[in-house]
Amino acid sequence: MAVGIALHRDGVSRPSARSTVTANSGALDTLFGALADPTRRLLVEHLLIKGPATATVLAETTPLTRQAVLKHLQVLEAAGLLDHERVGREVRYRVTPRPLATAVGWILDTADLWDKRIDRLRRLPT
Amino acid sequence: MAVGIALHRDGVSRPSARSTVTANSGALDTLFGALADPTRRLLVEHLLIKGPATATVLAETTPLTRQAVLKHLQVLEAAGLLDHERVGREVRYRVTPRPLATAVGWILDTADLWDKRIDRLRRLPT
DNA sequence: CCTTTGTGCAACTAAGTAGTTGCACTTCAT
DNA sequence: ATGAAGTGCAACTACTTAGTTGCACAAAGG
Repeated sequence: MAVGIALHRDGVSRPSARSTVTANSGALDTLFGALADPTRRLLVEHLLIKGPATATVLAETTPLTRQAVLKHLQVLEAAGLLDHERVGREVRYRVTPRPLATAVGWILDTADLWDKRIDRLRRLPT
Repeated sequence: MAVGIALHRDGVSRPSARSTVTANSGALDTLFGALADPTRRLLVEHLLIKGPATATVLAETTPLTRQAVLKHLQVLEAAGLLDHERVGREVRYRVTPRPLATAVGWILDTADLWDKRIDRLRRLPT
C-alpha cells in the first residue's frame, strides 16, 4: 500500500509523538463532515479519476443543480480537500488529498488506543 | 503501526480487489458523519481510555445533558462504533472500532487513486 | 456588437441535527 | 415498602444543511 507509506513519509498523518487525539478538533470536524456526504465523495472520486473539472461539468454527472454541486465543492475546499484555479471564464477544481492524512492520523491514533486496550482485555468474552 | 496491519489482517478495510470507492455509501455516510462531531470523538476516546461507561457517567465529563450524550452514543452505535450491554439498572457503552477499518479503507482507496494520478502529473507546479 | 456559455450572489424552502426539559418506568438498598 | 439512582420516551426549540430558483455579471466567438 503505497499511500500508507506516503502518508507517513509526509510526516503529516501523525505530526509528532503526542496523540492527534483530542487535538485538531476543528480540522477533523470539517474533514469528516465533508467526507460524510456521498455526493461529495463521488465528486472527489470523479475529480481524482477524470482530473480537474468545473462545477458546471461536474453537475452534469449528477442529478443536481450546478449551484448545489458548487456548494459541495466549497465544503470540500473548506476541508482542504480541493482547491480551484481560474482559467478563462472557467474555474477548475482539483483534488488536494493531503488532509486525508489527518483523518487517517486520527483513526490510527484512536485505533492505537484500542490496541492498547485490547492488550489489557485480551481474553474478554466479547 | 500495529493497527494498520491489524486492519488489513482483518480483511475488513479493503474487502476485495474491487474498489471500496463508490460502494458502501450508506455505511460511510453514518461512519464519517459520526466522526464529524468533536463531542462524539471525545466520547469514543474516553471510552477507549477509561473503558466502558454509562451515559450518565459520560455526561458528567461534558457540559452536556445525559440525554444529549445519549443521543451521541446512539449515533455512534448506529455507525457501528459502539455497542451496549445492560448490567443491572445500568447500560454500559463500549467501543467497537472495527468500522474504523471501513473508513480507512475508503481513504486508502481514494488516496490510491490519487497516487496513480500523481504518477501521471508527477512534475506539476502543484 | 451581440449572443452564448460559464460563473457569482442572494433569497428562499425543506429537512435534518444538537440540545433541552419533563415525566414515567425500572432496579437497588435501606 | 419506599426512596434514590439510572434509564427510556416524547415533545419542543434553535440552528444548520441540502437543494432550489432567479438574476446579474464576465468572457469568448461569430
